[in-house]
Amino acid sequence: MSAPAAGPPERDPPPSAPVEDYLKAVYECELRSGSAATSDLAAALQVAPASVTGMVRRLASQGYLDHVPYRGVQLTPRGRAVALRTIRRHRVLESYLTAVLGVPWDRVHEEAERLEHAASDDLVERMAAALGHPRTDPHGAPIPTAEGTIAERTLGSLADLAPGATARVVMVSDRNPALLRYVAEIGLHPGTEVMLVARAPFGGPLTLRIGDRDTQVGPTLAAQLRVEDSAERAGAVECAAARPADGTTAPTGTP
Amino acid sequence: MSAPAAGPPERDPPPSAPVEDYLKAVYECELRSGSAATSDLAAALQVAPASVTGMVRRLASQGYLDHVPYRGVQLTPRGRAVALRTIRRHRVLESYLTAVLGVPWDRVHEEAERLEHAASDDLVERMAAALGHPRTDPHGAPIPTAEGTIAERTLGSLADLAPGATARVVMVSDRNPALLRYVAEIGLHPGTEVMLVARAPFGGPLTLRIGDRDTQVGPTLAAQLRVEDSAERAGAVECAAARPADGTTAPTGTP
DNA sequence: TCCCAGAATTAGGCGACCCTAAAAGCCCCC
DNA sequence: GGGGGCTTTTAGGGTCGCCTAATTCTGGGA
Ligand SMILES: [Mn+2]
Ligand SMILES: [Mn+2]
Ligand SMILES: [Mn+2]
Ligand SMILES: [Mn+2]
Repeated sequence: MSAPAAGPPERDPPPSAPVEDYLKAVYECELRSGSAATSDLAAALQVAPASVTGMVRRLASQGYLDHVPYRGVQLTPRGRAVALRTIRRHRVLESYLTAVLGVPWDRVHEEAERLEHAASDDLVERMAAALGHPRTDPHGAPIPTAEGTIAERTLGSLADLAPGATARVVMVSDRNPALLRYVAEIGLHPGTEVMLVARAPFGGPLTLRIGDRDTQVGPTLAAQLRVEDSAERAGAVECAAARPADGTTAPTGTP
Repeated sequence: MSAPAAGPPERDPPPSAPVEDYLKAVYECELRSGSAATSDLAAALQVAPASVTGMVRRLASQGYLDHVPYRGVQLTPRGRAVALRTIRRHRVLESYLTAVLGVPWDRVHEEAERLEHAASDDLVERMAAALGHPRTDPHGAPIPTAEGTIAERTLGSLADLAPGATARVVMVSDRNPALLRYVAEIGLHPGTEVMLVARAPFGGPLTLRIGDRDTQVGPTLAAQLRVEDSAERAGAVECAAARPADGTTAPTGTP
């Protein structure tokens, strides 16, 4: 008898495509730098900063995130759940389209960026099942479970390897098609073993040994490749979607 | 030197999801009844008639259709091309999701209704190729070619069959999930041979022989099933997308 | 021929997203 | 400890789709 106006549970409408993209972007900013600034989001979403301010206010009023004006933004558990569900869809779609339909790995991100807002959970689970529930997408990024758990890892960059050291490529950014084409061309994929043969000084090229071939790459490219030490094993950190925020997720950086 | 302000070809933005759905609805109204009235579109799109008027004016101003106020609407070649491209996407998606991922045929329409606006042409062609370029979707509707040609057929309804006559089910409406589940349950699919054993008078049930079993169905259900005479062959009419409108496309009705 | 029921359009608004320009706040450096 | 530069927010608009209510048109029957 305390409800002022009765009626059914008042379910609010499902998040729109822009809302899902904003929450994904906040998740990725928090992961990378520990917090999400207006300008980071504006850059990630290709939108004017003023637009971010407006959207962020609305998302905060809907309980998706906390906003301290002039101080940035943080996902609530509710917002994190939407972000991780969207990321799962994106990465399952990328995996399926690449593995089953042969969509090239430099174009699949763009496709998934649209389909992630249109595919039902049921369809995404069918795709995941068809692939045997893969744990990473074609670029090496971890796929959250349907329950919202993700195995984020702290990884070093190929650019920071010591000369003579060997590492395994784990992950490549999926956002730059030209880079992806080039990386594939020189034989680097998630799983590839690489040795850093030498590093020229003053931002000069790095010499890599991939299989039995040596290739020179610029430091900008090398910085985009996330690697694990070949010895290293099981560095994964489990990270629940609905756990209260505690800031313990380590940012990606040099180990 | 005649262009007032120079610049590249001025390509207008791709049609939005609502635009694609409106044009599809106009196509289907024209097919069914020869012309598309505001109220038909409002009913098909679950939208208020005033909204249709507004949208229709915008679509006409963009060259997708011709609008004679108070008289209804007609697709231009440009509008027909968008409609047929969207219908192709929809039907290829339905075929792929059903055949490869096992999405049940009573739920696949809803899924395709969203994905048709998000999937790229490239992806749709990959799906079509994976299936060997099917000519009809899971409900028996013809799939337009990538070039915009569709083989529309004039089909009778099971309800209009003469007692004792045999026919082959060609097509079932994809819009009613409960009907689709029931139709599948009694063993009717596109391709099934049926005999009309008897028809009770005054809107009473029809008795059908499906395989070696007899089933009774109401006249409302029977009216939803499009059939071809078992003898009949190659009644298809080729219908080009970009051909100037001439009103010769026969409406679906009793033969 | 006139009238009227139903169909269609106009009038007036709203919410979601986006933009540019102007104002305000924050913070680091001198 | 006061500026100045960068970041962020506010102010003011715009488009697209949709709605309800009021008005206008059309076509068929009396
Ligand atoms: Mn991606
Ligand atoms: Mn997206
Ligand atoms: Mn359908
Ligand atoms: Mn649709």
